[in-house]
Amino acid sequence: MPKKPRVRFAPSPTGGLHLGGVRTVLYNYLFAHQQDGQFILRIEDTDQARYVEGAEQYIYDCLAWCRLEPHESPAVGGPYGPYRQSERKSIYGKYAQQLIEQGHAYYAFDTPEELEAMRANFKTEENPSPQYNHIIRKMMRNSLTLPPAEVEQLLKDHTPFVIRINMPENEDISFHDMIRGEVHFNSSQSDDKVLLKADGMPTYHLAVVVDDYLMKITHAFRGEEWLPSAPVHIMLWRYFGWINDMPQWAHLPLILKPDGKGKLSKRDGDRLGFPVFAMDWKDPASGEVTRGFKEMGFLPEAFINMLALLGWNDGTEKELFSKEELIAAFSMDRVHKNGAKFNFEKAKWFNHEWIKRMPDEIIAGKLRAQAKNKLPDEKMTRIASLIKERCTLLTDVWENAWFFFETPADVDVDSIRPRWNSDKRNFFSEWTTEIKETIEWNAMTLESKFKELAASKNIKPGDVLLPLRIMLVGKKIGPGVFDIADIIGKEETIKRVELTLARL
RNA sequence: GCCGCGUUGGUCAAUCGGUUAAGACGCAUCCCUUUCACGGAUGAAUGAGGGGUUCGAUUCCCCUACGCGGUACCA
Repeated sequence: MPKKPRVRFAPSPTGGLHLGGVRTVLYNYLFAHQQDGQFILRIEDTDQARYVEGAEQYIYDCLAWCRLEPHESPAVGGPYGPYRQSERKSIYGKYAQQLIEQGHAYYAFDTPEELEAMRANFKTEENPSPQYNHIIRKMMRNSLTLPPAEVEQLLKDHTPFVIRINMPENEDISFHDMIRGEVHFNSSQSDDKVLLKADGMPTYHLAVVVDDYLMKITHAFRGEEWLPSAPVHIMLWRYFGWINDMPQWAHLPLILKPDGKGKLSKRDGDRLGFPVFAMDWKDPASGEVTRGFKEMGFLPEAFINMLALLGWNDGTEKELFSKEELIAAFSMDRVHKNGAKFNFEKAKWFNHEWIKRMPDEIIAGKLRAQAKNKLPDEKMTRIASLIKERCTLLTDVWENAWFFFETPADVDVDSIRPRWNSDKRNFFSEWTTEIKETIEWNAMTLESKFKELAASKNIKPGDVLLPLRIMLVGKKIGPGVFDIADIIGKEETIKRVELTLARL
């Protein structure tokens, strides 16, 4: 029996949680839950210069909103903690040291200025960005080029240093990607990446390998932008002697901007008027707030459904999936290789579909939150069922329901006037008199009485239906007029008709 | 520049050598509804280019083009 999978999402807490990040979470979550495995959240905060206040909590909030909660995380703990890399600092040094002893890594004493000079010196038209590779390293100040005694002295003097991986020359590095199949690299193409920084913190490259090993990760899913550094990570797995425990990789396609090309960024959302982050993100430095899908009126169910289908489908025509259905249907080998352009119109369609399918009580709850005067639950759910199909975003709910709760202040009498006459005026004043006596107050009776009266006065019902709607709602929108009259009640119906009559 | 990954309608996409190349979003027209929406019907719109392999290529291989990603003591 195969091992239960252990997967992880490893964000760096530097700001808002991007769509693509949530999709990575989702695929991790679906994969883990499908196979009764564990989903781990690890915080990759090794870059202290990029620390952003509140960003970690924000990630928890987003995952909670999406209902994609991890089994293990800095917040809930777990058997392989700590789950925050800054708290694991002491672990990494030991492993870097081990690599040095085995000759798979070395000390490098080059200052940032020296590196800059190197890049400037070797920069040519054919090679605009020279790398610290197997050729260049021979010309730099490191423990491979310096006499051992000098290295020892530098170390003793606490000269700042980094530890770099010693990439082999001209070796084939290939691996099987769950989405892309066999991927090949030549080791000469990768440079000697920094493993341990001068501040003693590991870089992503060291930390991801050490932590995936220590946390017994079986499958590692990340964005396609990581594909070029895969050979470095694979070399590390080999150097450490852990290659048989290396997780299976899957490099997820990118989510692209709707117009043009390239990765979707927060800026694209600002520019084109749609959210990119899961929830509102307030930059603590600037105070600037970036809108999120949640606050824009998206249902988490719709949000993850939309994300799941951006780069994956089950091969059938089914598009609407609950989380449970996604868990059952998801498979990594049906994830596309190519990036997908984000389409906000389609995202809204998903939300619309989900609102329509939502139980009335849930929508009634949204109503209750906004209405000043509370109606009985029975009426609330009825309103919800009447307006659901008219709402694309949750923010549309109130726009389509406010007139059940308050008398319209603005009435579009201009739409009535052109065809208004005394017959119609008489009709309405007679109707109000009639309904005052009506005992049975419901949509059906109201409609038949209304039509009977119109017929008796030789008026086509259609000629008075639209005016009635405008009287009750203020404009030409909304569910059936008699349903509205039914819900707002006799008194309010008469009040609104008379109010408008007075304005005509 | 180099390395890697990719390329089916405007967008998301099905097809795992043989189809009139699905479906969805959006768009257009019509029906339903004497509002708005929902729903229904119809329509326009697709295999980057060139070579192979094959009885037969959207599908397999190669080349070209194009796009994207990477090329930090950031992740």
